[in-house]
Amino acid sequence: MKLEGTEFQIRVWKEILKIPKGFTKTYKEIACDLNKPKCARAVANACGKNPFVPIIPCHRVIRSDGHLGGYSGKGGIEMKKKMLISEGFFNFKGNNIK
DNA sequence: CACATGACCTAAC
DNA sequence: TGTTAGGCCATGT
Repeated sequence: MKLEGTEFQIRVWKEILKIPKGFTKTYKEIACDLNKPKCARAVANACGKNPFVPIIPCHRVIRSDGHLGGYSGKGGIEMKKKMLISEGFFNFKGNNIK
């Protein structure tokens, strides 16, 4: 597969792809891995603007507060929640399970 | 180059 | 505890 886009975006996607199944990573963590702790915004932006949404587990990326933040895919935030729960990771806010 | 946007974060009220 | 304001970064127009 050929990740096309900006270097920053590619780095972000790679970090997301490094996330093991059943685990989640926060935008801040990813930004920190890029040596730019304040780049959480750009990271989130890259996730939502990435043209490879289906191949990138962006649903495993959540906010630092435990909130899912958002999802550009079909179903939006709801689908994101569903996927996380489906992977057994229902430890975030708004999971309706508590 | 400057302005506007966004799935953010932190601090303050 | 919930909401508001400011700041920070990258991207697109």
